[in-house]
Amino acid sequence: MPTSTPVQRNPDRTRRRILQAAIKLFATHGFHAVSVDEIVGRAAVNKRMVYHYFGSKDALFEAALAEVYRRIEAIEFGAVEQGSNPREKLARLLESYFAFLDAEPEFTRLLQWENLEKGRHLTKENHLLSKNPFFTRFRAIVEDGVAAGDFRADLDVTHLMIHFIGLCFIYHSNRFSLSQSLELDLGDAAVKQRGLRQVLRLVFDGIARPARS
Amino acid sequence: MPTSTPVQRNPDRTRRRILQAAIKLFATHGFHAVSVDEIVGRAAVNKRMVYHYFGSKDALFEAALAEVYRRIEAIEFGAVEQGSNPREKLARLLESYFAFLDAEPEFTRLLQWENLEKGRHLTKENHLLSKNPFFTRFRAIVEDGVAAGDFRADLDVTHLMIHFIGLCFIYHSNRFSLSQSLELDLGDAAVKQRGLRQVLRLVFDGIARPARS
Amino acid sequence: MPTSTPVQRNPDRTRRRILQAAIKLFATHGFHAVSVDEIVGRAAVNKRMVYHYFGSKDALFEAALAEVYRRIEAIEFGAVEQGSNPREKLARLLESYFAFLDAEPEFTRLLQWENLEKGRHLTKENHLLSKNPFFTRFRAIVEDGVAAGDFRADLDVTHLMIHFIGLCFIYHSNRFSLSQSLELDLGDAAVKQRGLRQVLRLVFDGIARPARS
Amino acid sequence: MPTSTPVQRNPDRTRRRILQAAIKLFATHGFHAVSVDEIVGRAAVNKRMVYHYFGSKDALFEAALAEVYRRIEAIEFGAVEQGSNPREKLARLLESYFAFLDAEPEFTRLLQWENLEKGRHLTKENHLLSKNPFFTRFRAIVEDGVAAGDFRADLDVTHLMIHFIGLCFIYHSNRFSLSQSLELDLGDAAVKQRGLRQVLRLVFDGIARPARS
DNA sequence: AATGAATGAGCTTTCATTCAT
DNA sequence: CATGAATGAAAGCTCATTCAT
Repeated sequence: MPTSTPVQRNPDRTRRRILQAAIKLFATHGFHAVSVDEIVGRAAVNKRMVYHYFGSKDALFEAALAEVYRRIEAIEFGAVEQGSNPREKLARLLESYFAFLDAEPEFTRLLQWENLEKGRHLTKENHLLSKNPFFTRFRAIVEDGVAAGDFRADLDVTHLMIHFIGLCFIYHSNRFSLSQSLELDLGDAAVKQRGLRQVLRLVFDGIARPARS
Repeated sequence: MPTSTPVQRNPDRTRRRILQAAIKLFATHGFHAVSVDEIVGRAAVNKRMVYHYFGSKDALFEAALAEVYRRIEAIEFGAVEQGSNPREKLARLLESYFAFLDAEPEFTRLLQWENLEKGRHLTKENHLLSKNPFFTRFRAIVEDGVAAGDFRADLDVTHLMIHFIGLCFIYHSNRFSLSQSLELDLGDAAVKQRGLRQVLRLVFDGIARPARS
Repeated sequence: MPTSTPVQRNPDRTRRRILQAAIKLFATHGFHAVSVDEIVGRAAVNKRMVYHYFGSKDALFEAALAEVYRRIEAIEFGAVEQGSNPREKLARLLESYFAFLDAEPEFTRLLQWENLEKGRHLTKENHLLSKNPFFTRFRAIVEDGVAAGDFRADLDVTHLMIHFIGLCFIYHSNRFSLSQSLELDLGDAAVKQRGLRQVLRLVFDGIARPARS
Repeated sequence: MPTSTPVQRNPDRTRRRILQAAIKLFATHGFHAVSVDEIVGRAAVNKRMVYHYFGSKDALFEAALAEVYRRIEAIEFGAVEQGSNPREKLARLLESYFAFLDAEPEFTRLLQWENLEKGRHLTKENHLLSKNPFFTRFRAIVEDGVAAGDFRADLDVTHLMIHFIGLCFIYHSNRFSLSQSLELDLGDAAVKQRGLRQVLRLVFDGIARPARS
């Protein structure tokens, strides 16, 4: 005798739906402001499935974090390769990263929540330097530039990367407080573009007026 | 005969204790991860007093945010004034701000939680440009530097300030994820000092190798 | 040494303000749906005063009930006396009572809340037959009418009074459920007047078609 | 080996138990004087289930109200049909309604609480004219009586129904205040029967002494 | 694999009342 | 007489998780 109720059975689909709902909600409201009920409501699956597939709310957050981390691999680096010299390549890389943060707020925000929680859900697996194409490319380009004599030799590449990231992240991490204080909408695309252009100038040449040759 | 039940009756003290406990706990764990019970437990006051003095948990967060905002006014700017030129002054200002974020994690973290919550508790009053001595000094020094011919004239001062802040904030906002990815403890004082030194170099001169004169 | 703060002291006024606020709020929302804070808020007095003057929330309700009971004494009976016979007098009395319930919703509602609470706050003092001018007049008129041969002799005066009151009260006690069921707004003045007219007809002559003489 | 923890799992039973407890307690003490804890205590179910099945305390009250409303349909009208003429039928109907209010204090009291709360929980669904057999029968009998010449033709049937209901309800709505004022226990069965008999006489013939033929 | 009923602890908030001043 | 700070209990409701089916 066959099962009387032909319930839809689609394991992968259920898992995926839960994960997508979790990413969206955790990114928007943070871990503690989201309930498992809200997640299953949005995913339109049974609550029990969360525990079946992920084990706990914490583990689900961890999975969500790992998932968005993987999106770094999808950064479009086409423009970078087309740069004719290290300086141009680095400029394109910075632009790509800036655009990535903008296009993937779930990554940007989830990362910030996690940092504020002191990396509770950070595991060795879910984000390793080696898997991060931004990091490897960045390092390679800078070392090329130094070797070619385009960049100063006394640069600490690791800190330089931190500074690049900081110059991009600030537009998101402090967006609302700065927008109010400065009376300038940091969410506005034109404002961000103007900021990015000056970031590039700053990074390469600083603010000092070049000495007359 | 002494009073049998010496009920403490010190309005200011009670209010202050609640606020301090709230600042500490909200900064550490965020709004939603902290319960009013934990706050009153730490403050050693009756729970009802939170509502008596602040009205709601949200209003208490708002008060906590406003309180730490006021600490900006206490930034030590003595070294800034002693700089003999705009470049030196700006360097000292940057150092002061960097040190401030380090010394006041309650400010730094509360501000980040609030930004992730899209500025829910931000009011016109609790952080205004005019009351922020960092902003006003920054602007003045840069304008001086431009006028003196030390800095380039095409700078957007507002975005430049954002960039300065970004270069400092990143050591806190992304501390844990970067520490793990880069295998470098961003919480370490020496690491931060090394970073700060390169930030200054970057800001003034960029990464380009100066052209041979 | 005189008191340094010349606080307004007006005992009667404070007591009266509390009582009026209590009557209004208890009548509108009922005993349990009103908090002492709301009462003192509306009365604009200190909370402690409630306990000073009345002792407890229950005692305050009791005082409120006694106060509105006294309003029965203020029923305007002028028209009643001008009736030229018992039938006319009784009609005028019924009209007066009907108008009273309409004009004094605080009485009407407070009385209903109290009955639903099974007369918890009813004391011998606060409403006695002897003090109720409606009761005494009613009885006198009916007895006159019976003696004069206008009314039947087999009437139970007490129950008749209950029936009169019931015919008036129903427009308030079941106003909302009947309005919805009958699709007729019992709060409308014209509707109530139409009802009252038929009440009078019913009371004196019933619904039976009079036999042809 | 039997199950160690035989967790009861009977949705219908749980829902019914909550509803019955709610009806009983709300009818007795009113909405605001009853806590959800008391309801679940009486129903011997987990508090969470109230929200699982009903959503809120208010929605539970609404469900309780709708449930007792349905009891009107169970009024025993057998005697009504056996009346040999409209007058007899109407008398039997009145007796049935009077008896119903007496037998179903949960209906009677819940309805009064709800009216005092201005019909907050009244929805189109939970009590509609069409579903009320008392209303439809009443109207039919009166119209028959008028057509047969037994009743006066100038009757407003709707108001007449209100008056009937008022004559019955008053014994419950004002029971305690009247009992005290009149020094007569309106809760006593004999007293109510005596009242009902006079109600019938009043309704049909009024209080006027019939003119000598 | 999937369902939704069931749980107990905990959430933010409000309660009537009393205290020191 | 008047103030408002202080209290402990309890309010309605939500939490992450587990269970029987």
